[in-house]
Amino acid sequence: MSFAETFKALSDPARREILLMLREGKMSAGEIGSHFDMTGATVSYHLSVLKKADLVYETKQKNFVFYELNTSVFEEIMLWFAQFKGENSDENK
Amino acid sequence: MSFAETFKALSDPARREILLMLREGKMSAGEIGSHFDMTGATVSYHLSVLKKADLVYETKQKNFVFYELNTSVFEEIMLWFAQFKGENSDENK
DNA sequence: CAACTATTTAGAAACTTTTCTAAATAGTTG
DNA sequence: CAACTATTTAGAAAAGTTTCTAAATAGTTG
Repeated sequence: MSFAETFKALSDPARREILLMLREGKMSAGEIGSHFDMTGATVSYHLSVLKKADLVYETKQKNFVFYELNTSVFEEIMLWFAQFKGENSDENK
Repeated sequence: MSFAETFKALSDPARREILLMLREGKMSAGEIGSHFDMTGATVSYHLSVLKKADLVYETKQKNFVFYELNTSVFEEIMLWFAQFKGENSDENK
């Protein structure tokens, strides 16, 4: 996992919206796309960015591709943020 | 605060490194710059991105500009991530 | 106030990202 | 297997990001 890739993936509003949608469970590429005012090709691009960042994974069924949250990467990001909690040991006024 | 701005700011390795450095307390622009192999102008650009994202704030003293972590935005980001914890109420196998 | 130190701004080059349309792939089903 | 549905890939245009050098600003101090 690369933090650069992860944060870049999260910096786009459509991609964050996709992740929020996927909280309810897996969805096909087409179903995801129908929530947005962009072409299927563009949605496919965003899904590929999320997949490269390991924020989602895909499974195939018939001629559908389903996407699902990969929660383990969320845990890793939380750990990165935890570095900024409390501490303040050396604070200089 | 805008999540787009925040995550974009976090997507650059130099900017993440600056944030980690600032955990120890406030630092001047020059002091921050001396840790990197880039011009002061470039460091100034990165600091402006972090400032626009509200991840740091600045204070002036003599002809130095000091930068400091703004921890409140970190808390807001943690809340955004918390949306992805647990739940799984509607999981369909 | 002139010279100095610290930092930012402006402008340009190189690179990356986002979006589209059109075409390709892949799997399904009469 | 031909036609269909779902999705991805390729290529290009437009917009955004990162870095540099050079110049500007701003504050300090002899």
